Amino acid sequence: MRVIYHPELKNISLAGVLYALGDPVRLEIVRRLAEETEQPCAALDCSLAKSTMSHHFRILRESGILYSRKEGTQYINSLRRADLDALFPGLLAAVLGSMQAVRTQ
Amino acid sequence: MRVIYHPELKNISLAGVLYALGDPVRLEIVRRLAEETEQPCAALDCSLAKSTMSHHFRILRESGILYSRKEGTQYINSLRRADLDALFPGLLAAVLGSMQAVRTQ
DNA sequence: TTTAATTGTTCGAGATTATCGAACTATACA
DNA sequence: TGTATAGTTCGATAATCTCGAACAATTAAA
Repeated sequence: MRVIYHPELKNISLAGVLYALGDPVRLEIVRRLAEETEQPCAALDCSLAKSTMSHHFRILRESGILYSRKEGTQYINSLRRADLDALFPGLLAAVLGSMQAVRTQ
Repeated sequence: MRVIYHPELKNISLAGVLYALGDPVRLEIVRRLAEETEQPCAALDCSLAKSTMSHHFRILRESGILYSRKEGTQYINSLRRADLDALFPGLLAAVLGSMQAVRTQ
């Protein structure tokens, strides 16, 4: 992908965000990005094919959940927390909190 | 479907719930069920084929979001609010709140 | 009891989406 | 140069969405 597409706020939909979060791999990526704010794709590997991970990052990026900027050979990813909180107050917190709860069961 | 499957709490996953919510039609069904607690499928029609609506209800039911009980010729649906709130505190409220916000823009 | 109407499910097919390996692009480094 | 690194894109196969048509279960009417 030559030009990296990031949606503007007005083009971020609730259904799109929920859809993007509705996958265990992508949910795990979001969880890790919530812990450490900036990470390259490689650091978020989930023992899947590189092309599959690339697909998941694309879904997350194009739904408006994360921002990617190129730095050298890698893409640095970060959550669009402020944007998400502005559009969907409490959503990200509830999702992250629920993951935490499930993990510590 | 002869036997209607409803998952137990321990079999309700966050990813499954988010996936089920990640569709405009299903989100609309949830929104309406949040307004009026008990409704048959027909009352929640979204100008899609009956078989498609049936599919969406199945996804919502099997992910743990709603409960369906048969009454006469119809199925009465209701949100599993208490179960969802217990598992994922604040999630449903955030989703419903965000929908409200988007609708009143 | 048979017939018809209502409500929703299930089935089969075509269209969109997920996963993979292989090939490619872009940058950095020796 | 050449090589390594980090991701993307491509092509194929497998899974999921949408639809119309047929089916099942209940209710109401004849």
